Amino acid sequence: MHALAHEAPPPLTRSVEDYLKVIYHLSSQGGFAATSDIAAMLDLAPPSVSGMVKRLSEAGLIEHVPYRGVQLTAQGRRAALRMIRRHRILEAYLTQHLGYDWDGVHSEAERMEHAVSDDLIERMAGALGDPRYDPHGEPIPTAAGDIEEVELVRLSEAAVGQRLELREVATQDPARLRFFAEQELVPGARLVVTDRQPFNGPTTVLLGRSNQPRVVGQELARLLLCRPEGGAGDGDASA
Amino acid sequence: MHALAHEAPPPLTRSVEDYLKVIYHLSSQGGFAATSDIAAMLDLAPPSVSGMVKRLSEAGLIEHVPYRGVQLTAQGRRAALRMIRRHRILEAYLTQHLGYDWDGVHSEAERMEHAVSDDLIERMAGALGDPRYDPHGEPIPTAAGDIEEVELVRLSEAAVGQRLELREVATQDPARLRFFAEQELVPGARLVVTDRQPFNGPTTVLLGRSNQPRVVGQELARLLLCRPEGGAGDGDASA
DNA sequence: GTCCAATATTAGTCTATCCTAAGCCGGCAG
DNA sequence: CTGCCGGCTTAGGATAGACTAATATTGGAC
Repeated sequence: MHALAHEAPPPLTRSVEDYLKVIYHLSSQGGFAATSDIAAMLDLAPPSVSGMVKRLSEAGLIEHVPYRGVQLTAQGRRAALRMIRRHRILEAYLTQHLGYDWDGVHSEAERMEHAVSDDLIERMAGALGDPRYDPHGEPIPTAAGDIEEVELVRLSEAAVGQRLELREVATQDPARLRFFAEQELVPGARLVVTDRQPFNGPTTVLLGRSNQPRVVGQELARLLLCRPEGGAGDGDASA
Repeated sequence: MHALAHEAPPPLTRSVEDYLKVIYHLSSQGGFAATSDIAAMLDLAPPSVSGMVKRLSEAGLIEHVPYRGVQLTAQGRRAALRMIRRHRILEAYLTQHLGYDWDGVHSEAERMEHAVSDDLIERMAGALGDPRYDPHGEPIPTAAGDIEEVELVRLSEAAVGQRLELREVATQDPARLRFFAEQELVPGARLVVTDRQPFNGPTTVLLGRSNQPRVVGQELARLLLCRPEGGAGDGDASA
C-alpha cells in the first residue's frame, strides 16, 4: 500500500452525519462547538458526545481540543455542507412539488437526507431549476461545496428607520414558522423598522407596499435575518 | 396497565423491515421461508438470520418452526405489505416525476422506503393518481393493506398460439431490465406465442399490432408474467 | 434401519452507539 | 492563592445486529 492508498473511505453513518451537521452550525460563528451544546442539539447525554468526538477526530473529520470543544476539518466541513445541501434541496423539493408547508418539511427532510443518493438530490435540484435558497431563505450550498455567506442583520438589532428585506427565517419550529407565515413574515418581505421598545422590547415594522404594521417580540425578531436596503438609520438603534 | 395497553409498539428498524419484506416474498407461494433463503436474499450469514428470527418471533411478527422455516403473522404481513407499498409507490414516483429509468429505480427506492413518512408516500401516491401498478407491473398494495392477487402465466410456460398481455416483469436486475426495455417487452405489451423450442429452449412471440418477432430464452421468459387473453391454444405446449 | 450430508442453531466475538456513575479540570469568588 | 462548581471526560455496561466456529437436526441413501 503506497501512494494512491485511498482505499475507499467508509461511508458515514447517520449518526456521524448528524454530528457533523450540528458541529457545522455550532461552530459557524464562534470557533469551537462545545460538547454540551452538541449534546443538547442532538438530544444526547454529554458522554455520548465525548465518545463520538473521539471517533470523529480519529477519522480526521474534526479537531478536538479537550475541555474546549471541536471544529470541523476541511474534510468534515465538506461532509457537513453536503448534508446541508441535501437537506435544503429536499425541503425545497417537498415544498414545491409535494405540497408540504414550510413548517412541516423539516422533519421529513431530516430523515430523507441520510437515505437518498446524490443522484436523486441532483435530479431534484434540476427539477427545481437549481435553487439557491430553501423555503426558509437559507442558502443552499452548491454541489461543489460552496455556500453563500451574506451579512444579515437580526430584526431585533436593526436600526429604527432602517429599510430591510427579510431574507431568512432562522428556526425550524413548526409553531413559530406557522405564526410567521400568518403574519406574512416570509423571505422576500420588505420591511421598514418604525419603532423598538427598550429593554428587549418588541420591534414594530411596516410590511410590504401596503405598509401593514407588525409588532414582533424580541425572541421572534432575533429569528428574522434581514438584508439592509439603504433607507434611513445606519447607526445603532438608541435604546 | 390494563385493557388498552398498546403502549406504542416501537418502530421497526431498517433491518427488521428488510427481513419482513423478503420473508413475505419467500413465503408468498410456498408456506415457509427457509433460513438459508432469507440469508441469501439479504446477503447475510445464516446464523445472523437465526438470531433475527428469534427476535422477530418474540416480537410477534413471524412464527418460527425450528429447522423448517418461518411465516409471517398477521401483524408481520401488515408490516411487510406496508413496506412493499412504499417501495412500489416510490418506484412509480421516481420514474414518472424524476426521470428514473425502470432499471435504476430499485436501489434508490430500496433506501428511501425505510426513511420516508407515510404522509410522504400518500402525497406521492396522490400526485400519481393512486397508481395500482409500479413500473414493472407489480401490483401496489393499498394503504389499507390489500394487494391484488392475479393468476399470471410465465411466458416460458404459455401455450403456443396463446394470445397474452405482458403484465409484470419479475426482476430487479438492471441489465435484464434494460434488455427487456430495448426489446419493447414492457408491461402492457400484447404478445402471441408462435413457437417454443423443446428442452427449455427459447419462446418466440409476435409483439404488438406490428407483429414484430421476438425470441426469448427460457431464463428470461420465466421472468415475463402474462395474462392470457383468449386466443388459440389452451392445453400445454406439446414439446 | 443406520449413517451422512445439508441445513439450522447455539456459542462466543465484534462494532457502533447509546447510557449512568464517577472522576478530572479550569476558571471565578474570596 | 485556594477552593469549589460546573462542564468534560473516563469507566463500565447495555443493545442491535453482524460474523465465525462449533454443534445439533433432519431427511434421504443405501
